[in-house]
Amino acid sequence: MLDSELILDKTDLQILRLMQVNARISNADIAREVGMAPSGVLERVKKLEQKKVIMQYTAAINPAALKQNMLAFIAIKANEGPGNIETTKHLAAIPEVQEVHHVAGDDCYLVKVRTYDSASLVNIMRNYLSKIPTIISTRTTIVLETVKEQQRLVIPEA
Amino acid sequence: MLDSELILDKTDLQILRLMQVNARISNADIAREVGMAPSGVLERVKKLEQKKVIMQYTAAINPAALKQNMLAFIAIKANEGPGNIETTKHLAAIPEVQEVHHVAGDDCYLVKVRTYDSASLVNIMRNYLSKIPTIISTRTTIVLETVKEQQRLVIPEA
DNA sequence: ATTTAATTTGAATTTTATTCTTATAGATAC
DNA sequence: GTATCTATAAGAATAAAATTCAAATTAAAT
Repeated sequence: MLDSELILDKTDLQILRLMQVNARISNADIAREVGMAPSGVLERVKKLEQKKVIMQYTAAINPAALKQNMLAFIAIKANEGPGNIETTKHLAAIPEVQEVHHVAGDDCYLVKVRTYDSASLVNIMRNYLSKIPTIISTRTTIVLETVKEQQRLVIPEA
Repeated sequence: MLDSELILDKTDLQILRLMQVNARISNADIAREVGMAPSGVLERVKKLEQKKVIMQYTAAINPAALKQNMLAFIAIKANEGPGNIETTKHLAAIPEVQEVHHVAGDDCYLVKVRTYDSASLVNIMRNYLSKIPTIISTRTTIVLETVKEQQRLVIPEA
């Protein structure tokens, strides 16, 4: 009971594998694939959602279609006590910020930002970053070309 | 004609906004939201898929549920002529590699890798990276904690 | 203005989702 | 051993949704 809430069996993993690649697959199709009744599959999927194993269903939208062609990583140093998350809260609140990681080493945070162009990136730095008082310095790396970009996990067989 | 294939109107953007946040929303619900007949919405969604505006529908799976708790960024220098994409092809082929970016500046590539633990990260470096001949050096940054992580785009009103 | 093309609608049909009852299997307690 | 509790799955029934398609509307182009 304490454990079963976290343990994923072969069927769960199979469902996850299917939905990770196609979140709009029908329950009926999943059922056919895993060899179960649709009602049983529904039960499992709901449990996976409830347990937050599945966090969200998202449509991956081509950034170029929205003319968002600028991608940058910003390494940020901040002067705040360890465990303090003041800076990250500010960073995470910026809509164009897709990722905020607390990293080991000199640069405290690594932030991924997607915007239209260099001008809009500068805007974000001016309007947001420069107003976060704990930030000491930033080092921006511009992405010239993205070869691969996905959140897909490697799901084991069992 | 040449343009209409790329132009997204207010309704398209509204659909994208809905599906980005919940890819399993029903056609009927989208129709209700945007004030159209379900069949018309279906038409648009199919066109968005076909035009690759919507690239994929994915279930975002909690990495912790699969015990994949190691996240790292690897900055990679390679000695290959400009425009050569030999190295990136090798990097992108690694399943645990979620992102490969060609970046401006000294470090040619920035790679995001997700694994179980430090041991499995080392395995990838040993089994894959060290066997790519064009790689000169790597600098690995370990993520201690992820505060925000999403691919969500900021979708304009119109 | 008139033709052409592209979208949208609405009705009809097929397919799914969903609910609920029943059945099965495993675990635990008595 | 039997009973009981729990979890899971199946199957049937119903509600809802997806999908198709002809007709109508709208927009675009000449």
